[in-house]
Amino acid sequence: MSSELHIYNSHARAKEKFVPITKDHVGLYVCGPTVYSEPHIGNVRTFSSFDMIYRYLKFLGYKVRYVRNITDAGHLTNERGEGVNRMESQAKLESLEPMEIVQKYTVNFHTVMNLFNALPPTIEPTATGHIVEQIEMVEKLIENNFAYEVDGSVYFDVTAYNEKHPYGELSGRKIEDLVAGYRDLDGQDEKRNSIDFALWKKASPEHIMQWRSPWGMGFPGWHLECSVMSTKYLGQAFDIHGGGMDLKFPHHECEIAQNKGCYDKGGARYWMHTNMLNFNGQKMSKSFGNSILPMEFITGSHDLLDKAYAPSVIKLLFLQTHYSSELDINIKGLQDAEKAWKRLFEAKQIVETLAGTAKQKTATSDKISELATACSDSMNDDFNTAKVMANLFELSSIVNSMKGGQIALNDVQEQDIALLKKTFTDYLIDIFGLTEPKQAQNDKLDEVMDVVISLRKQARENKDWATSDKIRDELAEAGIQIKDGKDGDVSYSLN
RNA sequence: GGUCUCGUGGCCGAGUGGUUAGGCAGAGCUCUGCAAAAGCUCGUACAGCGGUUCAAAUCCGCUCGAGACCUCCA
Repeated sequence: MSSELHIYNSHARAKEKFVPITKDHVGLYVCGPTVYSEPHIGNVRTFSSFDMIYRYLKFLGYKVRYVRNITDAGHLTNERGEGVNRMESQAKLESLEPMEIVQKYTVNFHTVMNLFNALPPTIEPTATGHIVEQIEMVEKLIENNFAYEVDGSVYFDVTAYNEKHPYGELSGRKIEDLVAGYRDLDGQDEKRNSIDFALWKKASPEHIMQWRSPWGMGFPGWHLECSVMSTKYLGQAFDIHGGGMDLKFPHHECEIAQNKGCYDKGGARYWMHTNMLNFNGQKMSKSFGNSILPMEFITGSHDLLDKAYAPSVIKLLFLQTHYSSELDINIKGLQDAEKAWKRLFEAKQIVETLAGTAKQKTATSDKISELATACSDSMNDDFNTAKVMANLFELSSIVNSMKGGQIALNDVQEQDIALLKKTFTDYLIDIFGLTEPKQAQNDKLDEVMDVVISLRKQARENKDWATSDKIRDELAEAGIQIKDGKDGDVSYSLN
């Protein structure tokens, strides 16, 4: 709990106070998607988490440069030199050019992130757009004796590097353990050591995606682009590097090694790792084939789902769990989140209609400002959105009490109402990026409903309960809920 | 095999030494013509065993259980 932002730095394995390198500015790099197929809902969790982090940093007043790459150069699917290129294999599968695959799934990724109301990064560089810089970095690593060339391919010399810098500092691995672990995977390798990783890979003639380099035609290794693009746009030392937990090793470990091998600096000061999303207890992953696509959630078109769920419902479900915890989603959780979503936004709506008349601070004023402060304290405590949500629910309760008369409005100040409005808007809209539940989209429906509601009102006045209940029940079947408030005011909402 | 994480009430899920997490579900009450919505109240949880402490879900040890990474993955 603090009024200053603290971040769990997975490199230090501790929560640390966040101090940017340049005052009022933050450099944030997040490993983006490999655009060879549609992102699944697990990918969306990661990028939603960083969207929330990006939004909050901006909310705090930082000028944020947010770089998230697009991996569009095919890298190896394994380290045995089989040269399988994901972009190319998918291209063959779909009978498209590799760059058509890249374009198709880049557009798809953007569409999905838009649906989930994620802000675009300020720079979204592509791997293929930075081949020259990647070659330069490889040359520098060779020059520094941390890399060697074998038959048109270049490898990072982990053993040589480990003499100067500790390899495994991020993931907590020891080089001996790694060597032991790799032994059985050793094939007819051209690498000096099994733990060495590719920086540049020689391309066989049938490879479509290949570039000219000092070592012949080839393509970059898969850890290289992030080192290159993060340092190019954010500097050799920058603030935050994020990504999914599964990238911690080897990807991020290799990034640090490349950076230190090149610049003597490891790049980011704070490393943030978001945790995985499970469905029914199992990690959702492309390689498990159990992934549900974002569009399948939104349309409800998947056998494991009972109905469609709005992107905000899914986001709210994410927010109720800390980003660094594993999250297992299931239908029950989605249904719960949907109700919670409606409850919060209803409170937000109600607060717009309230006016406080108290002249002085009251116990309610104190409670409201206490909860509002708790929200920012929780965010500052390593983005504890789950706790923020808890506080927002308590505020909703207060709002409902005001509407219901349990809390008198002459016991509330105008400033209290203003603070409520601000808190709901700040967190729900600006920081969490949630959207309102579906409202009546056109005025015509409002007019129609006015007629229906007044007919029902008439029936009720005549104690014609059969008619008034018929209207209510049939509207409910059509997905329109009638709510009778106090003093005869009637509202409706769409399911 | 190596490295690491976790085990919280019916379900989900915060919390790291002493204070109500919260949501959903359930029970009772208030309001209502009846409902719905909303409000109030309630269940009193921390895998097991042992230890440290005035005090432990929270620290230490052991046992059991679940999972992650070590190979492409967000």
